[in-house]
Amino acid sequence: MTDAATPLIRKDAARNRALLLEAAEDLYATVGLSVTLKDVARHAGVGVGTVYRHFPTKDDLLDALFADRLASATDSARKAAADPDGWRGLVRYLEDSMNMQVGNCGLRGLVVCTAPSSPLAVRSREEIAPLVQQMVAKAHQQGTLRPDFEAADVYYIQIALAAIIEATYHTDPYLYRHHLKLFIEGMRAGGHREPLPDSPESL
Amino acid sequence: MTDAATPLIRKDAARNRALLLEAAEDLYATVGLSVTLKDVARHAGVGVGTVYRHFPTKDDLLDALFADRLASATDSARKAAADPDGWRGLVRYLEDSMNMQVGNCGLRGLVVCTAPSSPLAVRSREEIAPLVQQMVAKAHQQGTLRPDFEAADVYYIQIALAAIIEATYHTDPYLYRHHLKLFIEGMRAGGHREPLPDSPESL
DNA sequence: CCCTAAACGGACCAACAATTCCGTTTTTTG
DNA sequence: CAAAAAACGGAATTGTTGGTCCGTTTAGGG
Repeated sequence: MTDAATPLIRKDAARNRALLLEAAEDLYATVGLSVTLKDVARHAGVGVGTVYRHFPTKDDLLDALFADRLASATDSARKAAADPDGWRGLVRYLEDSMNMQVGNCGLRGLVVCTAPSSPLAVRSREEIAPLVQQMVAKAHQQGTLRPDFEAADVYYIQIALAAIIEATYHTDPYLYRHHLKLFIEGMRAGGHREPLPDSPESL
Repeated sequence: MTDAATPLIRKDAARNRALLLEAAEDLYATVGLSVTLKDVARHAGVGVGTVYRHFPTKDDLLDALFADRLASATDSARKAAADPDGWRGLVRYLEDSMNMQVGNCGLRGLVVCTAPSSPLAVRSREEIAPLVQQMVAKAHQQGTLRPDFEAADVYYIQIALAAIIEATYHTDPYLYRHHLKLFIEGMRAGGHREPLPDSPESL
């Protein structure tokens, strides 16, 4: 085997790749998905060509970048799903996942994104969905969650709060927690007096 | 006066302006703020030059377009503020304003927009803010609103729900009403047992 | 009917982001 | 150390969008 003798990539290439990921991590987290690959290159102190040699396309960079974030989101969901108290697990998962998004504009963009988005994000959602499903089912059995709450609602709450974070994190990064509280109160079993009509025509 | 004798603009100009507004209305509502002025021109059956003669910049078109929408939002707020029952007014205002956004992608973009956005949208917000303030104050006096709910929260709820609508209206335009319900339940006075810690560090 | 000014259409320009290409530099290895 | 391979930098290309310019057409008063 030549694997020890000849490293698969040259030393400088490896260094630049690391530099690139670091710079991209930094920029995407603080600025968001709108950063240019030219920006990333400059931030890393290399040329654009180098970026494209390591990551054939912008999405490839993003995938490499968010792979671990998304993995840790799945982790969080797994832990939450393991909680014997469905309600508590659900609340913790919401808290964890939103907390993760406060510090990372790019991640937010990825989550809120309506478009097909990166296959990575899609896969992550597919991994997490059954876990959320479990929490919701458990909470329903335990009678702590309002009966008309569905697993998909968790995802929509995340989208909603991401939008609030987007609008407020400059001023007050944790303001969103107040609205998270509001949502959580709304999720509770036993609250729904005076139901809203299902479609506004009836108003 | 020559106003009756010589119309301020030529007949064809007037017709094209109307055509343009109609086309823009249509496109912005169904596609969103991303439509190109070239698209609008094509849709209206005129050249781009004509668009720019009538509306020097894209924002001018948008302003002309959304002026009446925003006015009707203010109306809705005024009516809601007039309701002697603060809670009911608040709920109605939320319902009205969100219902307005379901059918109009462009409007949604304008509302959610974090950036300075058009001066028109800003003015509209400034007009509506004191009305919302009134509703909230009244509901607080009447003890129907949770004590830590502030007027600004109404705006954030709108942003949050707009994001949900954005993600779901293709599939089910009124799904957002379910989440509106959740928010409304969370707004109620008397719900907040087990408060969330204010910042996640404590978790 | 004809002339003038207003209005028109769309080619053209500038700015910007993604991506490609290629001559030059660096690493590796014999 | 020298040559080949691998990687590099950044100019150039492509595609897109907001916006301008100007030669041509048309409305409408005399």
